[in-house]
Amino acid sequence: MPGKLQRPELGEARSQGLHNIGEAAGLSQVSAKMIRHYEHIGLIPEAARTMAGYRLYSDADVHRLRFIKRARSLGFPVKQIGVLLQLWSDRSRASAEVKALAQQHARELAARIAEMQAMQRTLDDLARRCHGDNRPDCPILDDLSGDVPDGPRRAGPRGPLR
Amino acid sequence: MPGKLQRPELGEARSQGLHNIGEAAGLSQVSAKMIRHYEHIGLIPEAARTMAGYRLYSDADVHRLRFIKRARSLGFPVKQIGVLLQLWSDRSRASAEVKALAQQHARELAARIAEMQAMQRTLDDLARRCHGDNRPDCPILDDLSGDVPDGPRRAGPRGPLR
DNA sequence: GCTTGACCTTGCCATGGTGGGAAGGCCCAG
DNA sequence: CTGGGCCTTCCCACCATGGCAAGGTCAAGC
Repeated sequence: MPGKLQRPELGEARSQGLHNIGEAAGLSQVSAKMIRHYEHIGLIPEAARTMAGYRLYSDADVHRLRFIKRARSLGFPVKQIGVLLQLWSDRSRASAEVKALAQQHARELAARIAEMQAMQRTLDDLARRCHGDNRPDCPILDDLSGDVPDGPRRAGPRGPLR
Repeated sequence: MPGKLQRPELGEARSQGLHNIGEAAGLSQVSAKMIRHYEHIGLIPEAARTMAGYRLYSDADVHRLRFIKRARSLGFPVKQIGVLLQLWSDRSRASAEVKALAQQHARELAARIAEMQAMQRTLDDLARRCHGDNRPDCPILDDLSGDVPDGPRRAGPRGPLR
């Protein structure tokens, strides 16, 4: 009994080790919602279907979903994951390509981290200088309003208040 | 001709120190697009209009826009900026409220920074262990695929490569 | 006055990743 | 056969921002 080219029934497909979307979601930790989404945007190929239109996933499909999950958890954007998936399936890829992609992503992460750390430093500084009691006096609001009574506090060049 | 309660002409409004949206954008560094958006979502009150429907901004309005700009640059989400604006305009606010808000935001920043740093550490580690040459061998893809040859990194079930 | 170009108006679409929900069909156990 | 749990598609929302299009307005130069 060779491969059926037609759409199977659900029970039949299940007995052949295929999973419906809920199972695939459970196994891969990617929500059914997101699995459909990834299919929609072309990150994964269109799933096979049962006669009734239910999506079917092989273990290899689930494996791919786990790959995506892990890559997302490392912060890779979906577009880059698409490239990673291609490289993954290409046995003759050069590891240099993968490494370059990872390093580029690491640099982007580093840039965003640096931005947020700058915000954090400023906030910590402002909060430290705010007595935080019942008085209305507040260096934080003074800073936000551009009304800075004393001393430079923002790291970095300060432009005139325009 | 005492104070007009009706919509003025543009030139007239200008001569009274009001700004059209482009000027306000230039003065506040908030794009005209975003000024309209902030009005739309209620972050700022509806602007006055000329007879032709052009928005008009006073210096105080521009000052408020600069406040928003600065708060955004510190990463405050728009909702919190709404609260900050209220506190700013309330002369009897307690600085403790402002400080609490700033500190809460700082904590959220810290949490996101920590997440991203964890990603970055993993990426750096993987990239360091990837020779990055023409060979297909790649610890980065091995990790993403859950196939980790050496060093216990994640023990997950392994699916076949289809 | 009329043309021209810069500006303004509203409105819709897109980003990116995720969740929520509605309306309707399918499957299996009782 | 019925009920409940799954599946399907489609739309909406978040958050902040930009872009584009079609049409009105204003000011300057001829």
